[in-house]
Amino acid sequence: MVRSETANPGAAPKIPRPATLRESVFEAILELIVRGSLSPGQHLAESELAEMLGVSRQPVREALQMLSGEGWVDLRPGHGAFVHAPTVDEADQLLAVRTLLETESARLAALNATPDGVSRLREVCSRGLAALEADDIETSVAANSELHTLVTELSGNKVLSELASQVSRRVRWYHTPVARQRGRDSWEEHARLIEAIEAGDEERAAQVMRDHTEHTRLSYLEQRAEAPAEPEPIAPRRRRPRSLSAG
Amino acid sequence: MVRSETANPGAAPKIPRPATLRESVFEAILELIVRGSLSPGQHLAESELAEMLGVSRQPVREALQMLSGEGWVDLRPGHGAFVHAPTVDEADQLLAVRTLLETESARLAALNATPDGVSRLREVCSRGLAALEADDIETSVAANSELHTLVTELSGNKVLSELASQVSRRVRWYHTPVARQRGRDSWEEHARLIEAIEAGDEERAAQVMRDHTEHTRLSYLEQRAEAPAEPEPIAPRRRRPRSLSAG
DNA sequence: CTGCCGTCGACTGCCTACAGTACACAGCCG
DNA sequence: CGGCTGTGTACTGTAGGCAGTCGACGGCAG
Repeated sequence: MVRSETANPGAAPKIPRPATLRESVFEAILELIVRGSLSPGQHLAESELAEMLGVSRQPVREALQMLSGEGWVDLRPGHGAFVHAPTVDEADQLLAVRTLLETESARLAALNATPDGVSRLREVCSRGLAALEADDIETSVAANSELHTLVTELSGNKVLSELASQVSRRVRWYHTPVARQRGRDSWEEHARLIEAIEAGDEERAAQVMRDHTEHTRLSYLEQRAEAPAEPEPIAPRRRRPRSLSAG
Repeated sequence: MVRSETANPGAAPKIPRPATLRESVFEAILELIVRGSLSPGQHLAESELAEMLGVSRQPVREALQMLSGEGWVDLRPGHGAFVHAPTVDEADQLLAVRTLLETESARLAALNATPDGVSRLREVCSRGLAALEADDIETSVAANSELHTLVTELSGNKVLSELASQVSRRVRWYHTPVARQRGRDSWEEHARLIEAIEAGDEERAAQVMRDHTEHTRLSYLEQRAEAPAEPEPIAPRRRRPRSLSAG
């Protein structure tokens, strides 16, 4: 299995080989989307992606389907894939759903968390806070998501945990810039959340998590309201004017 | 496009042509799963499905991926697809998540429902009840799911609605036998729910929906506890002993 | 100049074919 | 007789190629 020697001219994200090609391609395209190299609404031509990543169209197709399943791209039969362009409304609704899922997770975590789980929460929390102090925003944001994921896992409900992770991942894409701003507040809220979980106080844990996520949601809406960012109400059906790897 | 003249020997579900082949195949396999023609844990060979449906492996692969995305089958790389076999725990967790999503939907529906929406609810409700009286269980169950879907739609949150529909569809697979039993109680609860929504009483709507779905969940657990149904804790890794179309 | 129509191009959807791999069984050695 | 190894089979993962379809552009009539 010695292929893909023509791939990765540098701009494209590396494509190791964790398991199958389609998963590698999935990760690669997802990273392109999250990093903003592919703008919302943009058309994704299979052949182009295939050539760029040094694989055939087949794994690209399957990766696009996986991405569609998680809401990252829209698949219009006969027209191909388009990077999902969330409206303000939809983002708001997604954030609301996240609040719902994570609040319930926090409640259950308060009921079910083990001392070991709590200590893991503390570890992540201190790590994230340290990163923030060191101005290492990247690590801080990563710890943030790690902490939220951990809380959902401590809920003991795998279905809930998976759903919440998926929703949160998309949410994070939207509000990362927000997270950068209100870093310290966020970590203080996290600390209060952990206390509530450790105390086994389900109501308080739920309340803290609700406040926390709602806080995030409102910040997002505020930001997006004052900075419309994408003032293109007209559908950009035109084919992409320049190369794909314009990131 | 004149192919597939070798398909449908009778046992396999018809495959019309709504849009793309992969969607047809998706529907066909899903129906096989829901109807029980494919038992949980069973291995699904791509070639077999392909031959059975009169298509090539390609659309089958993509359909299996879609099914995997919605949790109907498990995709083990290098090993193929297996019909998802939910444990009691997982079913319980899924039902709990459904309660969460539908309860929130009901709350929002009470806040946002229009008079038109309420009358549509009433229409479905009376239709379902009539079907029950006529012993038309099939129609009654269909109306049941239609009503729940309608409630989620009236919530006004598309993301929530989609998620709830997806989860509920899986849930329905598990507890359909239960639904058959407690038909009348169920429709009385539905009527109370509609009243609460019409009155705009979000707390009551949420409470009624919570009771309703929890009621279902407990019935399911009860039933499954007393009738273990699938007493095969050993993983049936063996290849299917007989033909696929054994339904 | 505006609206319609034919042609062209590009892309998707699907199929066939090949390579690679994991499992199972049979035979062999200790 | 038990464990190990070799071989065979069946399956998945991937590549390349062909047909069908949709959108866009240029030319033509009004």
